[in-house]
Amino acid sequence: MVQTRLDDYSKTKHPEEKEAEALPFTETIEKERTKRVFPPVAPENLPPSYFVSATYDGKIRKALIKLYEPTSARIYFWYDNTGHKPYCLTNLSPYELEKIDRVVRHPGFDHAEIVEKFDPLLDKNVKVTKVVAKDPLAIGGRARGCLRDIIPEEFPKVSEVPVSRDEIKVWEAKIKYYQSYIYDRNLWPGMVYEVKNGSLVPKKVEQAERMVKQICETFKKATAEELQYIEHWARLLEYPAPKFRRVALDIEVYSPIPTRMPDPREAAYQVVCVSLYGSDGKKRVLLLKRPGVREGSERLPAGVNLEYYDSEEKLLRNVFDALWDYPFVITFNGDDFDLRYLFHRAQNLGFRRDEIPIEMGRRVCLLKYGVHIDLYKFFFNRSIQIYAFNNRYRDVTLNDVGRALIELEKIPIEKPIGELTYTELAEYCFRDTEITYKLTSFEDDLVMKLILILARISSMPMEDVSRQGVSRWIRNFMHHEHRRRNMLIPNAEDILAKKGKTSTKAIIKGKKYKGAIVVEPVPGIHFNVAVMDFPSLYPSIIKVWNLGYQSILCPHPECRDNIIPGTTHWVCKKKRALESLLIGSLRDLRVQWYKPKSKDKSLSAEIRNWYRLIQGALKVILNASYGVFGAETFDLYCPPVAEATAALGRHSITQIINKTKELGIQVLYGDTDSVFLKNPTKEQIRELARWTEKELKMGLDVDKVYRYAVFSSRKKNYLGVLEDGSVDVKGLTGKKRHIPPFIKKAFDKMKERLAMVKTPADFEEAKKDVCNIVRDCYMRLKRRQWESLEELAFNVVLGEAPEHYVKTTPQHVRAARILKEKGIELKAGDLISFVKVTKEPHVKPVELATKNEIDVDKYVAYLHSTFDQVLDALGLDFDEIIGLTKLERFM
DNA sequence: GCGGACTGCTTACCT
DNA sequence: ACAGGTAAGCAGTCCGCG
Repeated sequence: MVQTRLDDYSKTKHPEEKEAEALPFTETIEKERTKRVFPPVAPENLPPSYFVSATYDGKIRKALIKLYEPTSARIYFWYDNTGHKPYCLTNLSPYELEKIDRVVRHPGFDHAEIVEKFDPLLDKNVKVTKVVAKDPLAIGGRARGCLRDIIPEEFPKVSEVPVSRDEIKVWEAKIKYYQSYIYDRNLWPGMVYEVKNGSLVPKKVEQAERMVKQICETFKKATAEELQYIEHWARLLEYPAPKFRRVALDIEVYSPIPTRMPDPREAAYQVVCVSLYGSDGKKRVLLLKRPGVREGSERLPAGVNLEYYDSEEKLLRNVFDALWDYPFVITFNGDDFDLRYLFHRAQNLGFRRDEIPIEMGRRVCLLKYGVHIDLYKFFFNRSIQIYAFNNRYRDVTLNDVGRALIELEKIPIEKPIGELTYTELAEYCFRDTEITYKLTSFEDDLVMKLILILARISSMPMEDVSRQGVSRWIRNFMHHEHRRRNMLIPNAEDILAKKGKTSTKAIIKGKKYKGAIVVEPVPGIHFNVAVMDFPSLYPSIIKVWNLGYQSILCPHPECRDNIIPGTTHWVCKKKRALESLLIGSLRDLRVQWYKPKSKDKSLSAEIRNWYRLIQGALKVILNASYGVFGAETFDLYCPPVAEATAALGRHSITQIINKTKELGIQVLYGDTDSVFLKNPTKEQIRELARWTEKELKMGLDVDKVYRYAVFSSRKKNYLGVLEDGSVDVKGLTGKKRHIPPFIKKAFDKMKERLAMVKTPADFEEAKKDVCNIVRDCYMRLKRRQWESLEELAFNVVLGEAPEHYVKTTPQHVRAARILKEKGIELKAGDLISFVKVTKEPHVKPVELATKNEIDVDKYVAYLHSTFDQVLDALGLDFDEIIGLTKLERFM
């Protein structure tokens, strides 16, 4: 589980540790590294190594597993030696299949055979034909004429009886070959393997195994079937993580038009600087010598090596040497820029294909030797952003993520790249790699380990898991489980046809079904508010109610009376659904083991950290585990499952609210899975929790206790002060990121003042101070006393390219179009900063505006509405505060 | 031709 | 390419107004 556990078998010290002690690499290791052997085929016997990646080698037509051996800190390639081949499944008989000329004569067709599979939609075993190919592209490549398409096209021609087109089915043809290989061989990416006599075998880590056993023993109430899954997940979560030898890379390119980013596909301009920041302590900046460029006087951080090159080709060769060497390469946006640019630039300079260490894809850039992690893609992932990093960064830029997570920002530059001195350029480029590297090293390599753990849970290579969204992660562990159980993986359209759509009506127009309940808040200030919630409500429901695409609306007549409250759907009583088992056991592990252990002070800090990481990874997956069933893009899309989950959520919270009434507790507010209780006794809380456990078979915990909470009449809007004086602000305009900093600052001041209130009596003083804060802000606006126009800027994200708005023209789009006329390129996702001005069209990009044209009254109105959300609960009135008389207000 | 009531669009938030 | 529910501001439309 933690690095030290690897000591079970790795007696040799990791090279990184030697580096840390400032000892040089031994000559031999260094020589080994620089002597490039490609491909680096694993020896007949390879010491324990981590399965970090998988792919398909088209040249030798075999699955290829990339193993990271942590002692030498090198990647080894292991090629399949079992003769596994790509395939898909069909309901055509081999006899019928062989009558299809285009199949039999297809150069990639190998053979067809009958296999037996369990069909989860029919709930019975079926015989299907396995169509085996020589090459994955023959099954379902992007090119036309693959077997997946040919079979349904050609079948009617050879059929003896007239058959409609949709009775011909092809299954599992869209699964990537290396994923298929992983599932069939029951391999677990991210786990430890050895090569023994040429074969890939799992390596047991004893200490981790002992932990797995210990964990299983704590789940006394689990059924045997559930325990099997708990053990499975626990093993994936408890095995150790290696140290990742890696390098962060960033390039700078000369551009004749300073505002324009050079096109990486054309790679028309020189690469003038590359920085490499290694986990081994090597900090290199490679600079291209150019006429007329000055030295500069900047002092670079200690340990940074400047290397000057008189040819771009030599510079690139040195960069490529690093890419052939490091097992992990980290970039920020390397898929779309750095590696793509390097690839095309090298081609333009006449490099041979085999001299370039980059594998170009349409949307990604991978490495021939190691593993490329593009942190931009990783941090862009909404689930990662929200659940793993609690929304601490808001823009997915190197600067913002760096500032939020490691307090390190980019070096500001005013001049175009071409006008920088060597040291300015080096300093700038180096800092980018420093941020990039540290984003993977902070909190004891948290990000690297997170990616490793997610790779294990999802059965995916590290590259893929770091680039794709939660729905892919969930799909893939579901696929793995289907194959492990010899179940046919159903096609999405068959699930939809069999299980149908939804039966409830959503509140929001355009949504597919009804969602959660939000309780009308009781406006005012309330002291001693206990917030109780269901930990992981939806995953709990999926577990307790046996929800899954198989079990919902199952074919058994005897299950039809098992109706889900609030719906017309029934659920199976006979057989557990895979989702229920897989998601339910993950939930149980998080709630009953990893979350409590991550806070257990009797454990070492190191173990607590690991547990905190695991519970965070589980949170990311569990939070998405219900939503995917309602997402059309999910391969196991099943609307009734999503609908039933939400309905049961409403059912659960409603029952809790009814029970609180019975117990005489006032509910102040509630949202989806929580109830806010006014000044409850310990006894009342205990009784509510006991009742819930008994009647609903789910836990109900006290999540937090507010010293006091402030509600307006608005849902999803409140402010709560915790016992320790920290403040939760939810949904209030004052915390939204688009509002002008000028107003936000006043709001934050008020927040700080409210945090100091301890008793109802304290409020009188606090109210006065709040009035002063509001009045002061108002006066400064009226007197136009602000430090800069930026303080007044609204910052709104463009959801689409400016020209794409046709129905309406929102203000930020108006501002964006003004910028566009000035020749500034804008695209979806860009942040627009604009101020409100008196003259038409009432908005102006902040950089074009001047102090006097600001429409102060608009800002006063905004200040008003922002503070109203809190003021009415405090019994204060904005207009009175700013000294307007009743008459003036009327006017 | 104008203004208020209304709907719809858009963004940012909550769970 | 996880879901639905809520708030807020503004754009655009409809309708009455002798």
